[in-house]
Amino acid sequence: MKDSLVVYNTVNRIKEKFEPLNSPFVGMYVCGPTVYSDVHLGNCRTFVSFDLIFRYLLHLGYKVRYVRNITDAGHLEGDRDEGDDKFSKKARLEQVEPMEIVQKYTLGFHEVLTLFNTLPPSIEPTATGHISEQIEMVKEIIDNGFAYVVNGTVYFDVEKYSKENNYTLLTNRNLEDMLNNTRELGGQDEKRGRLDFALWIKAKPEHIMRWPSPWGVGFPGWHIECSAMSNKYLGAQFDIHGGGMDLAATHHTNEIAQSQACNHTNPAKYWMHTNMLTVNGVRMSKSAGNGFLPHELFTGSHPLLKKGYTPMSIRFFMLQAHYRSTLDFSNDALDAAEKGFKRLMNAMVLLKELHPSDRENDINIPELEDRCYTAMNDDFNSPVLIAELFEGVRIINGAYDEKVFLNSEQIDQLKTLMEQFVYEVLGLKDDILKMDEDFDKVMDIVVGLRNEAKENRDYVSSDKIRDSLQKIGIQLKDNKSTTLWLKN
RNA sequence: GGUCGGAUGGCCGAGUGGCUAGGCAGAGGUCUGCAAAACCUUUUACAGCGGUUCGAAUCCGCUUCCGACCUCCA
Repeated sequence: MKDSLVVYNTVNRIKEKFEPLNSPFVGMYVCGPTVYSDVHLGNCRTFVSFDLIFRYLLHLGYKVRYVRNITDAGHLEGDRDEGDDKFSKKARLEQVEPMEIVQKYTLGFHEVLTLFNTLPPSIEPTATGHISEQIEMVKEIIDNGFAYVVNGTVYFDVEKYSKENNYTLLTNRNLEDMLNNTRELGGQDEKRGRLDFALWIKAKPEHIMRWPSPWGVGFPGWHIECSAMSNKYLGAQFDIHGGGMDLAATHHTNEIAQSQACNHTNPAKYWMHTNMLTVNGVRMSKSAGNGFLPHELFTGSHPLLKKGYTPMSIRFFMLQAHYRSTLDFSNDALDAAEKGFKRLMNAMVLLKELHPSDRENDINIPELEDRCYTAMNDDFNSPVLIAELFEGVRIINGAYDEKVFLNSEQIDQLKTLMEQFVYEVLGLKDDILKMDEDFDKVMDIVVGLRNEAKENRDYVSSDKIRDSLQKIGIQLKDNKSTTLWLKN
């Protein structure tokens, strides 16, 4: 199964066989958030996508080191490497220390990702914790002749770099056109070329986050942190580098340039990019102001929402689309996903109640399992996997209703299959049907009373209990011999 | 303007030369004391125009529309 995994590589724009540089070890670096504001749902989609990838690689038996950074310094407000960094600006706005901003939104980020049931990365390094590594890397790039210093700021020389390297590897853009683009360079630009970007930026007097360096007091540029930290924890070359598609053209392009200039290699064998979450067909983004905060979605407090959705319904909604497709966000789509998710979770409960039968049947669980692996091996195609799992749901429901018959071996196979893919690979869990031991016991009593009334043909009483439970979202499911209850 | 990617049924969303994706919604049925759930059956598709092919939603060309990146964003 491991041998047939293919992944889409942005570098060549095709799906390629996944062959780790040093199997069974896999190094994966994913660009994390800039923690100057709340994560919105679009950000979450990327991290849920890479969580799926992480989980599946683990499931296949790879020893994965998953590094995802926290950007807590150096990310500037505007373009052209000028202006405030995002943390200082927000700190001034909220009248706190920049690191209080960092702390607040880092905690928020972790809280949200925990709700989405993502596994924590193996290492989560911060930019501020790796200033010296970044300085070392900048020094090396200067020594190698690909950067220059102007008045305390260090710039990467894209034009020089592109003479020997393909700068537009990820985007396939025409460099000449980019260089000749006549857009205004703006006032007193220190850069030699308009594509040059800052590796280290001189701090203005009012700038709070600052560190000493060989070029004076300053702070690192945005792109260098990922190069320095991936290099430190995964080596000069590793297997997967990922992030949102919006990062490919600038951030990842510059990361490759930095690593080439420093280590003479593209840092990653496979570059993977996740697509955007859209609202009414337009990308969800902070600047567009169409961002949904996870919290607004859970509680339904956003004006565009009719109701709230549980984190797992939303995770399921995201996984029903392929990570490289845009996913459009709407009430109807979420409602549909929520219902489908409940159906899947109900089946997971029934799965535990199945009894083996000796009756002949032609149900082939191993074949279903093969189809599940085929789906995931095809560039982590979770929507197809989910479609296959609904075949499992049909089998489970049929078996529970005693219309389909499974022997004990088949039940075990089905349990393994469903639990591995639903819980382990897709990372779904039951946040709708919250079970609790005491509550279970109480429900047993209630259901017992209701069935007693039913047996005595006291339907007024039995229906009253059933309907009252229905109103608070507990559904009784009668079959021939027993009654099961499920929370909706 | 440049680069790249889209356009699939009422909605979401896979697929990508011949075989039902799937979920939600709709219709009919089975089961049930009645329900619910479940199960079975079923309706509505591949933007338009050409071309290649025995055969195209899938490949090629053109057209229209949409989006992303090119400026901070996952």
